[in-house]
Amino acid sequence: MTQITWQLVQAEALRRIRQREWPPGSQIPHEAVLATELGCSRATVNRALRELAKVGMLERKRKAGTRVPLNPVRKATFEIPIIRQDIENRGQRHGYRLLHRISAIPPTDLLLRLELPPATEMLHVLALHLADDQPFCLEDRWINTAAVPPMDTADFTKLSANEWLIQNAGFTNGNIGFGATAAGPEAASHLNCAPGSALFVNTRVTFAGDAAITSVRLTYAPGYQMRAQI
Amino acid sequence: MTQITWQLVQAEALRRIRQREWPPGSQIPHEAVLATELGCSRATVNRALRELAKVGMLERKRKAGTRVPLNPVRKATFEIPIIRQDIENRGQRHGYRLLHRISAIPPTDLLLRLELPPATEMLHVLALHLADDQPFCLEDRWINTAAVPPMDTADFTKLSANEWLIQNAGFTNGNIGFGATAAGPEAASHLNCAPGSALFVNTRVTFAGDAAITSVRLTYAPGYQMRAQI
DNA sequence: CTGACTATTATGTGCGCACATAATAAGCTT
DNA sequence: AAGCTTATTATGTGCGCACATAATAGTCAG
Repeated sequence: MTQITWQLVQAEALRRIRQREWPPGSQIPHEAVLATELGCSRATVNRALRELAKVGMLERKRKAGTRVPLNPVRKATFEIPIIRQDIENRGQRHGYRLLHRISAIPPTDLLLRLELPPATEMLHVLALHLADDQPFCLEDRWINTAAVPPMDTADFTKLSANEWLIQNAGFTNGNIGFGATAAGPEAASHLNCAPGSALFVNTRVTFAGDAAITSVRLTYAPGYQMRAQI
Repeated sequence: MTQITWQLVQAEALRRIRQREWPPGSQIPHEAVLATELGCSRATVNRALRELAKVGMLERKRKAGTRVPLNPVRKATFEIPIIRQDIENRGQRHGYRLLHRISAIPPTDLLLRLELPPATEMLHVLALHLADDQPFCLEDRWINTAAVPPMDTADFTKLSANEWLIQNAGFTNGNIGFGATAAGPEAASHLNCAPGSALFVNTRVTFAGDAAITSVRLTYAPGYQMRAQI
C-alpha cells in the first residue's frame, strides 16, 4: 500500500490554489476534513499546510482556519555566499589580498547599529577578493573583537576575515541589505573600473545572540548578479 | 508539568553550537540520545534539528548522522515586495503610471529563459511607480498571455500588472536576481536622475508549474535598499 | 585484493491520540 | 443593548510507535 506523504498533500494543495479550486481570499477545508478526504492523518496535512504557510502561499490562524491570501507575500530564500565558494562555483580561481587591518573606533552610526557603547574599539579589515586574478569584490569589515575568540593567529593575510569568522564565530541572527552605489575613486582603483561605475553592494550585520559580531560591506565589481530561487 | 517544546530543543542546540560544545565539523549526538537527555520524544528533537538544517545551521544525512558544518552556508529569507505595499509601508503614497502596453514578440533570449517556443507573442508592459509623486521604480514586464486568465478587463492603467498577476495568476516557482546598472537615458528621464546613476535592479522570472507566467525587470530610483533578516 | 551482497544504523516520515492555545461565537447578566 | 463570561473550534504541538530510506560498515565469494 502506497502511503500519502506530506509532499503529495502539499502538491495537491498547490494544484488547487493554482487552478483556483481554492480561489484567493477563500477559506480552505480544515485539516481534519482534508485528512479524511485525502486518506491520511491530520499530522500529515498539518505539515504540508504549515510549510506552505511558511513560504506565504497560505495564511493560517487558530480557530479562524486556513485561507489563500489575497495578496500573497511570497518569500524567497537565498544562500549567503561565502565569497571563495561563490567564485569557485563559477569555475574560477579565488584570490585574496589584504589591504588594511587596523584597530580603531568606528563611526558612531555603526556602533549604534551594532548596539555597542560609544568609543568601542573594533578591528577594521579591508580586503580584495579576486576571481582568476581579476578584482571581484571589495570587503570592508568591522569586527567586534570582544565578542569573538582571540584572533592572535588570524592575521587575515591568507585566510579572509569572512571565512575565519564563519569558522570561529557562529552567528545566530542578523540582517542584510542590497543596493547599488557609484564607484568612488578608491573602490574604482581597487576594482579596476571607471569611477562612477554602477556597483552592486551587499551590507550585512551579524549577531550571536545579542552580541554584535561584525558588520561588513561588500562592493562587487561591475556586472555581478546575485541569484536566488523562489 | 511543563513540556519540552521543539523550540526549546532548538534553542538549546543553538546554544551548544554557539558555545562550541558542538564545535564546527563535529558530529552531534543522534536524535534518540538527545531525546532521552532532554526528556522529550524523538519527534520533538527531529523537528528542532530538521528546521536548523533547513537554514544551514546543521547538516543531516541518513545513517551518517548530524554535524555542525565547517563552512555553514547560511540561508536568508526575504519577502518579495509588492511595490505598492513596499511604498505604503514607508508611509508614502503610491502612484502608478502606465507608459507602454503592447503585444509583441520578445527578444529570443527571453523566450529561451521562459522555455517558450520561438516567435511567441507576449504582452509587454512598461510602467512607473511613484512614492509621494517621486519616481520610485520602473517596471519592465513581459507577460505570457497564454498562461494567465484573459485580461480583457485589465488594461493596467490603474492597477499595476504586478498586482493583477499576483491576484490572478498564482505562481509556484521562479528565480530572482539582484544587481546594479547604470541609468540609461530612458531610465534616467523616467526615474528623474542623472544618466549613468547607479541603480539597483531586480529581475524575476516566474512559472506556474512548468508554464512561464512573466518576466519582470524592476529598476529602482537611486538610493533604494532592499532589506532582509537572516 | 576486489567486487558484490548483506547487515546495521541514523534520519525521514506516517499514524492515532491527547491536550494546549488562540480566536471566535454564543450566552448571560445588568 | 452593552459588556463580561463561557463554550466552541481550528490550528499547534507532544508522544510512542512503526516502518521506509539512504548511507555506511561488514562479510564473503572469486
